[in-house]
Amino acid sequence: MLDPKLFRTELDYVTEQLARRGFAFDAEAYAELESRRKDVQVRTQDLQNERNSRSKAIGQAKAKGEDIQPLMDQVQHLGDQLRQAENELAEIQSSITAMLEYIPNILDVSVPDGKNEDSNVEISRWGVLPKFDFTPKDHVDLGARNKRMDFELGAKLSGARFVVLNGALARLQRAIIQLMLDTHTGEHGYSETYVPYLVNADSLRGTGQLPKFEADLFKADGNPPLYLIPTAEVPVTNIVRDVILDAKELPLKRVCHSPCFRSEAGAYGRDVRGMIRQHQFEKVEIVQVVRPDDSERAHEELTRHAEVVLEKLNLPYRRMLLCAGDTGFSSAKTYDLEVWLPGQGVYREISSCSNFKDFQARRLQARWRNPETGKPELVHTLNGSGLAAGRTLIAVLENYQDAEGRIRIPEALLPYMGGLEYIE
RNA sequence: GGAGAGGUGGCAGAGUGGUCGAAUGCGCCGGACUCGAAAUCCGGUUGACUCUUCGGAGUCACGAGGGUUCAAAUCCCUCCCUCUUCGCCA
Repeated sequence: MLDPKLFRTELDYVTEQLARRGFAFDAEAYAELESRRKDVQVRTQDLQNERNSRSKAIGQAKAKGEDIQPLMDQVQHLGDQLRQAENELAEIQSSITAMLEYIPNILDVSVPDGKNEDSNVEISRWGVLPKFDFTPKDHVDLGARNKRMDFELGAKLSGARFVVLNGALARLQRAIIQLMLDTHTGEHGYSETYVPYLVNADSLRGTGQLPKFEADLFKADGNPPLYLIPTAEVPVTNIVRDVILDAKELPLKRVCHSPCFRSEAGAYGRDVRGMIRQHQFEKVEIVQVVRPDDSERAHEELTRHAEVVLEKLNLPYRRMLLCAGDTGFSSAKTYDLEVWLPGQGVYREISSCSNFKDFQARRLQARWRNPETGKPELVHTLNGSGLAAGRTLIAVLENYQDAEGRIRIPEALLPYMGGLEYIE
């Protein structure tokens, strides 16, 4: 959520910035709503003030044993007026909140213009693309051997976009997750966290998935309803919801492995083949909560932490700076890491590292006490995939295949594979 | 799932219709005393919001939401959560 004050003082600036995303903000409607709010709020508070002082007078009169009936007569109609004003105010305020909740974050100045992913800017490239003296297979063909990657079984058990991994492939995914967790806890200073995979609506509102993106979520009925997490970002970032952190608690750095559940409502027909886009996948998420002044540096650092994993696995990748139109709703600036997939001859997203600045923090009411001011102020939140484990598995398969369709285990994963060097 | 108890400030814990944003203790911050510290004493110590002639004035919040009342932490209803206990269970 953006700062409502910004809309009062910098309406033109906000409108202009939102336009970069292709978001048409109705400044006129907002200004109209805001001026009504002001009127009604002042009126409501005046009435409340009157009620309070008169009630107090009645109390005092009664204590002295005076006749309170004349005083009671005076306040007879106050209640109705007040109730009406309060209802009107509540209505206006919820309209304003509803409007604000659907407005995306303002982009960082360094984010390039552009409508879609074609305008993303390549920042850097790492690794040497593997050369094959045969035509490299994609992960679906490689995984089909011995039915280690079984989409038919996934469909039987659950439906489309689910998969079953067997034997060495299941273990390989676990090894990948272990490497990531060990790297981030052992070398990058993150603390490992285990969280619920079902969360409430407040948590999803806090990180920005609700109310706008409910269709992308799996909902579990109940009272209250719960949602399967689309990413560990939701529970992990919500650790600081409604918390005033001490300055010395920052930066807060957490790493969390979890499954992620996405209904992929907006992706019918995209990536239907293979494990690229599933309703359920494993991911290791890194999250930082930092002082506002530190977030830009933290964003670079966190992105590096994700890159290190790719480098340990010797997987070629490139870093992309997302353009205005491709940057997510809550993010001010996002780097995507794209890994080379030789089976398809393309780079594919394997990590997304975002700086949300105070956008999530405002929704979360996540603050820290700034020692310089002594006041609670909003923190900045960041997160990144470090990395998507399912897609990392794909990348390992495709990059480490040989002519016979065997997979060599990357050196960094050998300690986790129990002596296995090849998947035959 | 059954039964019972309870949710109040950073923590503990009073408050059962009015002068209660809330006693008291602890903690924390500042000051006094001291060479310094401890002890002791004094003062301070929730957050959000609105208006403003920038001096200040006011509103909201006691798990959440609704209701009764001139007036609700306090009474009523619904829900959520925690604890104890029985059952079941990885």
